[in-house]
Amino acid sequence: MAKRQDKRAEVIDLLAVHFLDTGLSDTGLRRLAEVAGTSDRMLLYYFENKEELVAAVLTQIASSLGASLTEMFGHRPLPPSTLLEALWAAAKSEAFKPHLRLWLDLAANANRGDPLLISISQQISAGWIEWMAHLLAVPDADKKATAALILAAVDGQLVLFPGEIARGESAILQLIRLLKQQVGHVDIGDRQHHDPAYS
Amino acid sequence: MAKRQDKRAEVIDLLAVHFLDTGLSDTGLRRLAEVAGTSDRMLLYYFENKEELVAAVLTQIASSLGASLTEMFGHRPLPPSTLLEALWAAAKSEAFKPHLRLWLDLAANANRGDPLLISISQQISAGWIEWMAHLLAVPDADKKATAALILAAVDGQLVLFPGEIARGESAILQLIRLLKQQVGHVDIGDRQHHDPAYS
DNA sequence: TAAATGTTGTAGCGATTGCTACAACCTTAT
DNA sequence: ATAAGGTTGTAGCAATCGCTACAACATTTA
Repeated sequence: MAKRQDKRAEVIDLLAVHFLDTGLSDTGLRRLAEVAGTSDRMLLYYFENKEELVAAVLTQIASSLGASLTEMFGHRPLPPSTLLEALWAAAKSEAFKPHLRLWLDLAANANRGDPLLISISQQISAGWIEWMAHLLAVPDADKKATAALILAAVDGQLVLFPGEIARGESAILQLIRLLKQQVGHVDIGDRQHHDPAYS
Repeated sequence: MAKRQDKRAEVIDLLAVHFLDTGLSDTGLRRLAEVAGTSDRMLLYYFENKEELVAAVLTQIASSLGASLTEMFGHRPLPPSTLLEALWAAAKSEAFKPHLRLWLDLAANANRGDPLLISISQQISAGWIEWMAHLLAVPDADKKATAALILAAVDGQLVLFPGEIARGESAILQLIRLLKQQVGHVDIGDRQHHDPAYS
């Protein structure tokens, strides 16, 4: 026993951890085999080639992301400033950093044009935005734009201050202030004035 | 003639263009030599090693960035929403994309821990922030935070939507709206209420 | 039991990596 | 002219890369 498919799934799990730990460098087949407790020869038995291996691992990380986010933040709708505060606290935590770092790594590689990485990266981004949009207590018409803005602000700190994201604190606080000052339609509660131009 | 130092500078210029075109991949010595019109052997004569080569090229790109930014935007102070509008228009343009892409590439590599790349990346980020802070018509106390926020929002679109940054339009428009709604201290003019806690 | 199929180890190919040994050239200084 | 030193080409090393040929073993099927 320990058939091909079983082993494949086990390898994916182990490598997902490794990818989150070390990013997309350090991905030589022999090194990955060592991490997965097997041989490079076997990796290419379980997977068509390295590309499919990487895609499988990243896809699994992407699909498990939604679950961990929901577990972390629940389902209750939050005002954008509160959500950003919580997200920022998470981004600064050690537990969360690997995900953001891997995401940045992936985006940078995707920017080089690789269609496979572009697709996976977009899938992850869409997952984040979708998750946050559902959680935001703002009019439907603003949900996606606000979600993308909040995510971009946090990711942007990763680009601006590599390795020490905490230095982006003042910029995030500034955005929190702006979101709190938001005038007009952001009455407290769930009453949404349902702009029919959006879902 | 054509001494070592002259050739070195010429090589740096040629490779700066190449780096902006193709990012930090495609940096094999033989490939770089081809681009620079020389041989790998000579590259290692002009430079100590590949690391020093890359650092020299990136540093030159970083130091030339300020000049081109000032040339593009002038010196007149602008309200943050106007500046973001202009920056976003630039970010979407083909002429500007290489810089952003290279910056993202650099940040991703820096995030892997390489101290040299971290240093260069921080230098570039600081240059952007400094430049924008001087250009912003906001109280001194808010200058750097606002600049970092605007930059992060734009860079973040690069991470969220690799290869098609224009899809971040709605998030940027959202931030423009927020900046326009900014209440309180943003009286027109340069009168600053000089919070002593900040430079 | 025999044949077919699934799983794994050994060994290595051809290409690429950063880098170097060595010798030849060319210019300059004596 | 001769020596010294700066400049450049040829060739190749050792390591790593993704990947494969081939045979051995195990398990299932006939």
